[in-house]
Amino acid sequence: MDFNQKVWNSIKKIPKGKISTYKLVAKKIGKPKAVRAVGNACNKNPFSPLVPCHRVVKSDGSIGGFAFGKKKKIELLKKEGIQVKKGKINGFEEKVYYE
DNA sequence: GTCGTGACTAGCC
DNA sequence: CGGCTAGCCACGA
Repeated sequence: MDFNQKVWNSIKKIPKGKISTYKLVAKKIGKPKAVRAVGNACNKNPFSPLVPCHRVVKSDGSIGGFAFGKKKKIELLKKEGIQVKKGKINGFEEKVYYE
């Protein structure tokens, strides 16, 4: 199991309507300091529709970025039932998912 | 083997 | 609240 695989696998488990943070994902795979690597994995993730990388945001609730554009990411989140306010998740602390 | 880059984080000013 | 710095990890050239 490669590092990226772990990242994608963890993100895949995020249920619809919920989100997670890079730090959480990194911590879950046993490398809480690999937040940068996690972001890298998501950006290069070849499973765009399979891996909901758009449900992963920064630790402070901000969007961060997205390969298809932050705007697109926000739209997707809103579609999932997650409200975004000024580039930040609306009440993300209550929607954060961590096994 | 080394360097640069990135969807990051935490600390400090 | 905004900006800067250092530390962190993986990947490609």
